[in-house]
Amino acid sequence: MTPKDVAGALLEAAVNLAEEGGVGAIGLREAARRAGVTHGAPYRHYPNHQALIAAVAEDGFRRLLAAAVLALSAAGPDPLQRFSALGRGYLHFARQHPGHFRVMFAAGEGRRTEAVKNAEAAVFALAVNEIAACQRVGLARPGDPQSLALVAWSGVHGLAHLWLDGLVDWIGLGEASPEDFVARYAAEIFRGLGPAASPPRPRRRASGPPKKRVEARKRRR
Amino acid sequence: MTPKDVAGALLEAAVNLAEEGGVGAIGLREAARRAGVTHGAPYRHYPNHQALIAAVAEDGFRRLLAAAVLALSAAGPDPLQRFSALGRGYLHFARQHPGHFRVMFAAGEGRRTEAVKNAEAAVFALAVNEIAACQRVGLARPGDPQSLALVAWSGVHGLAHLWLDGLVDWIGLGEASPEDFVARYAAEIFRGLGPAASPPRPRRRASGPPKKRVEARKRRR
DNA sequence: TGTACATCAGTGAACGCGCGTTCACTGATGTAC
DNA sequence: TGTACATCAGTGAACGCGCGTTCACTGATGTAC
Repeated sequence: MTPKDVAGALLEAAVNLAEEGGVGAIGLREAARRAGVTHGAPYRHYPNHQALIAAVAEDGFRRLLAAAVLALSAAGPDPLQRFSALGRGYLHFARQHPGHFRVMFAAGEGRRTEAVKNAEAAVFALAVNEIAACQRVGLARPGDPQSLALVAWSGVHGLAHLWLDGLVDWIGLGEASPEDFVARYAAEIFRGLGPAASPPRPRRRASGPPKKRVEARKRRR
Repeated sequence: MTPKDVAGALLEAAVNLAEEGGVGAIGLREAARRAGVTHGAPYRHYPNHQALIAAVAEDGFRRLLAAAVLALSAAGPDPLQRFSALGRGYLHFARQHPGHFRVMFAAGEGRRTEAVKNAEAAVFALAVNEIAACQRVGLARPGDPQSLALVAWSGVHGLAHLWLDGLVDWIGLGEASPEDFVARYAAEIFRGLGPAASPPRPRRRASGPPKKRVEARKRRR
């Protein structure tokens, strides 16, 4: 930490406030208090209250995008593994940054800045890409990849919300370690509820250079 | 409306406030203003601020449960249709009662009253039941029905949130009518993303009276 | 090396505001006789 | 039918509080000469 990073300290305080009491709990005065400055100081770094909240949302999407990229780069070549890593990354992010997460998706007009929309689009594009890759080798059913991405996003997004709100614990399914839980449900959401699928037969693409062979396609149970 | 249902008018005002600005926008004074009474009047009906918010959450869960029961009773005997009706009902509820929905799932300690937990459990039990029915005739894959119910809940819950936050429109998938959209995605979430399932072969239960024959099992596309 | 000056982050007093909550009150309604 | 009384929902003044925002200020830092 630089000796005086007041802007950063304010941001961090705002995140903590959101974690404790939701977006509504983010206050300029309280954030200043926690950052160790007086209530006038924030105006040197953020033009107003809304701007601080928007900064939290932007920071959140920036971090989410970085986490998604990192998860993909660590995931290896298997399309299913890659897509699953994205889902697990999303849930992990929500758990690790509940303050950010809540602010990112809290309703509000002034919150959807350009920066936010761009980061959102980038994360979504990542998911669409990976879905398309799964489709190419027959690991995902055919159809508009954007539509399928929305289905997947709904699943992890909803699970993240239910988890953050304590409803997963309440159902009594939180017995396993968070990592196991996340890995398992990421797979479950992918599979859906329908009857067990017939073993997928990877179809080689008609055009382009032959794809690298897919390895280690062990489907859980 | 009874000539003077102040309690109800306050509740309705609180719902509208939540719709406009989230849980944080619910205020005793503003609700009183909208209900056409002075700011002291609410204390005749709700002991304090938190109680009014809790009343909104309770009312929401009561309505959701009623909607779920109604959807089921209108759905006919086909297990898949019944389960799908539940999902569509959930999304429809979220869309029709965004104020309630937000308050129901807003983080907060004092919000999880006994009444809320009971209604929640009842709705969840409905879903678990219908999943089990689908499993019995081979329309859902085997496994702990509670787990599968959580997968389904995550899907519709997440989609509801994304929709309410305007992110569905943003992706550009909201071109169809809301009803079509909901029906379609309820099915998509059920199916998951994996490869097309092999045609399910309904298995008759070993014990109990023979189940009524399942008709009209047309799977979409 | 030393002096004068501009810049600008942070200070603290002050503003007006809406909030939750309390409280003595008013006035309508229903019951007892 | 008429009178006395209890009940209680709603009133409006008052309280203390924390908020967002403004503003003249202080004091440290860096630059020009």
